[in-house]
Amino acid sequence: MTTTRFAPSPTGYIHVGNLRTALMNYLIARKSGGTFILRIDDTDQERSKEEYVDQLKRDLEWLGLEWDRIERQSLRLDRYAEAADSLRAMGRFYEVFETPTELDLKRKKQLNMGKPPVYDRAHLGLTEDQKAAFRAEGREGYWRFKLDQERIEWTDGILGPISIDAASVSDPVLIRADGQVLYTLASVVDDTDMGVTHIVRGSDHVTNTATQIQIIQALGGAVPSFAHHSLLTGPQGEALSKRLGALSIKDLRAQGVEPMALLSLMARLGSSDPVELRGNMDELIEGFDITRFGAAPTKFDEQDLFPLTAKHLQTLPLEAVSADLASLGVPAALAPRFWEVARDNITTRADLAGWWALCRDGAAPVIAEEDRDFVAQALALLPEGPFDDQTWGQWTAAVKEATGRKGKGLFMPLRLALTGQAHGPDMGALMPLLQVIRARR
RNA sequence: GGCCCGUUCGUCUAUCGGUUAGGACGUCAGGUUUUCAACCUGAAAAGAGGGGUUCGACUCCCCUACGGGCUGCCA
Repeated sequence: MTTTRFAPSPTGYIHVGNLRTALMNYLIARKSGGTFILRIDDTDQERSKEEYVDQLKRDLEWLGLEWDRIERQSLRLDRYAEAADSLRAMGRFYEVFETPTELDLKRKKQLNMGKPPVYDRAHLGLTEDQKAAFRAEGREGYWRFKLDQERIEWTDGILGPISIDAASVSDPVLIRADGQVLYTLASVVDDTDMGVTHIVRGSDHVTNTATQIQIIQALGGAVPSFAHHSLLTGPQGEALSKRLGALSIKDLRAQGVEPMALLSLMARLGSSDPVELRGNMDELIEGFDITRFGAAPTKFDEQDLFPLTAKHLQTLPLEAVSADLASLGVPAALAPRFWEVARDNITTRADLAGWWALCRDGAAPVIAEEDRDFVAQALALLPEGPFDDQTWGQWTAAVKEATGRKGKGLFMPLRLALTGQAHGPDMGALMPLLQVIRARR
C-alpha cells in the first residue's frame, strides 16, 4: 500500500515550489491507488498561523488535490515525547548546553582553521554534576541525536545512489531548550506512525534525509523510499526564493491562471516528458512518472502558465464560464455565441470583459491615412443593424465589388475600423454581436 | 571552507562508448484559411573548459570553472 504525504508548515502561503512537491506526492498516491496525507507541520508555534492553514486548504481544493487524511503535528506532541524517551533510553540522545552564540563562535573558528563546521560533541559525555553546573548558570539543556559515524546510503528515486558521511554532519538538535520538538524528529515519527512509504521532497532535504534515516532506524521504523526533486529557479537561474512571494498559488489564481494549466506544467517541468495541457486529473495521473525527472535545477518562468491557460480555456464548454459571462452582463441569449467567438481570443477569463465591451459599446476605430476613403466607402455600404451571420460575407462582397480590393487589403482595414485591433475573433461570427459601430460617425 | 547534487539547442530534456546528437515548447520561414486565430510543412538551434582511459567519449575517470542545495535550539 502506497502512502505519501504533503507536509507544509503553515508559516506562509504555498507557492509553485510547494505545489510541485505536493503534486508529485499526490500523483504517486493516486497512481497506485494509495493514500495521500495532508500533514500540517505546525510544531513551530510562533510562526505557524491558522490563516495560512486555511489558505493552504483553499489552494489545494482549488487545484483539486484532495487529501485522504489530514494530520496536525501540534496534536501529536505526546508521540514525539515518547519517541524522545526511547531515544534517551537507548543512549542516542544527549543533552547539551551551548548557547547559540557559543555555537556560532565555534563554527567560525572551525571555518578559519579550514575545518568543516560540524558540532564537536563537546557536551556529549556531560556528567550530572556538569549539567547541574550549567543549570546553575541559568542555562537550559536541549537535546541532540547522536549519529553513528558511518556512511549513510540510499538509492534516491531521482538522484540515484547517494552516500553521505555522517561524520560530515552535525548531530541534529531534535528538542529545543523550550521543549519544542523540531522538524527532523516530528517528521520521522509521523512518517513511521502514518505508514508513509514514499517521500518526495525538495533536494534541500537531502542532508536531512541522511540523518533521518538513522533516526528512523534507531526508532525501529521502516525506511521509506526517498526521492528528492531539484529546486526551481527563476528564468535567469536565480534562486526562486527571492520571488516566491509573487509566486504564491493564491496570487497566480488571482492573475487568472487556471488550475489545469498550473498542474499540467508542474507535473512535467523538469522531466523528460513534454509539457502538455491535460484535460483533467486522471490524465495527469496517467501521464506522470517520477523517474523522468532530472537532478539539475529547473528554470521556472511563470509566463509559461499563460499559453497553457489560454489553451485550457479554449476547451471549456459554455457552462464552465456562464457565471463569468453573467457577471459581465452578457445576456443569456447572446452568451453561447459570445463564448464561441471570444474563447479563442482570451488568455485568461478576465479578458472576456474587453471583448464584451467591444460588442456592447463598439471600439474606437483605427483607420490608416491611406485607407480613409476606402473605409468611408465601405461603411456607406454597411447595412443598418442588427447584423446576422450573413452580414460580413455580404458586406465584404459588396465592398469588394465596389472598390476592387481583395484579400488582406480588403479585410484588415475593415477589421481595424470595426474593432480597433488587428487581431481578434472571426469577423463573420463577431458581426451579429456588434451592437455599436463607432466608425460610422 | 566542508559535504551533496548538477552543467546537451533560447527553455525542459533523450542518449545507459560507435547516432546525420532525438523530441517537446519557443523562434523564424513557407503553406492552407476571402480577415484574426487555429492548423500543416520546413528551417535555424546544443554536449562549460582542460586532461586522461579507449580503436572510438556527450556517455567512464581526474582537475578547473560555473550553478543549486545543505552546513540553525527553521522547515
